[in-house]
Amino acid sequence: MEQLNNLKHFNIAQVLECGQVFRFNKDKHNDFILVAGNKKIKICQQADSIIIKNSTPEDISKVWKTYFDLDTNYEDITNILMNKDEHMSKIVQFGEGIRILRQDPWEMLISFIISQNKAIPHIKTCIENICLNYGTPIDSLTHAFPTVNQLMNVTDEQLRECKVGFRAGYIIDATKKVFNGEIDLENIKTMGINEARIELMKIKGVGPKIADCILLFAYNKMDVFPTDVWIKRMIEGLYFNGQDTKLDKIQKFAKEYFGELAGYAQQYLFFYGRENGMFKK
DNA sequence: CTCCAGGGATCAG
DNA sequence: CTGATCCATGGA
Repeated sequence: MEQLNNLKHFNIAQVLECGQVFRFNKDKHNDFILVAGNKKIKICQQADSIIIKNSTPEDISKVWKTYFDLDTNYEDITNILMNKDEHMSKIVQFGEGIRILRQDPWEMLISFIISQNKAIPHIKTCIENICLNYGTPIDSLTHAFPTVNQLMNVTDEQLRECKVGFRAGYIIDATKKVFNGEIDLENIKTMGINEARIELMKIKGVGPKIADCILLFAYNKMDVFPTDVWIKRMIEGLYFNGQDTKLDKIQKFAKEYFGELAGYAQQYLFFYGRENGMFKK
């Protein structure tokens, strides 16, 4: 158990509930249980301090500081975005404790393939099913996200038993391509955004939106702007007079307006919209 | 019952 | 190239 103090711009509820991560739950005391890699921790926050249970000083410095993006200065990021306009001022203040996690590319790839055309609670259920059935146990209740090798042994039918539906074929295609080296998830780290996006979209079931989610949440390409139906509606409402606007136009706007901070802006927008019930027509 | 979800593949024009 | 349709599943 380790404690971190004087955290600025860190609110664990906002970090976990802004839509970037799926393997977490809130317990009776409003603490959060989080699974990442082969580690399971409990996070308790009081004001600007957090306690991370089931961790060591070494884990903090080698795993969680990076995972939670604690070395990034969010004071500058939030200030720049809040100064864009009155909407962003309100929206960024509302989610000022958000940080963009640095998650595992393989897990993000499969998780966001599953996410397509699904509601978030159901996405979480599918991922847990796959982990419980095919991942290495961490404790009696929790298994790690399965490795590439572990998923290579899983059939279409078995995946459908995990309730992923038609996405089963996409998961199999992704697993094969990563396994045989056709897609090199490590090498993507060295690529520019356009090249990386094209590479990810070679996988069946990975289009622009899912590729951008992987680029933002796993590869930390902070200037992408994953545009799902909800972000689309919010941008239309805030900046296009509520008019139906094409995806490429929204992407172009976000790139010009938010620049290299577009990815952060997207998360503040998503969190605000979700928490305030704006995700309906 | 119908509608839709953190989309994308496929088909029609 | 753009737009419509289909895809599993569960919750509203």
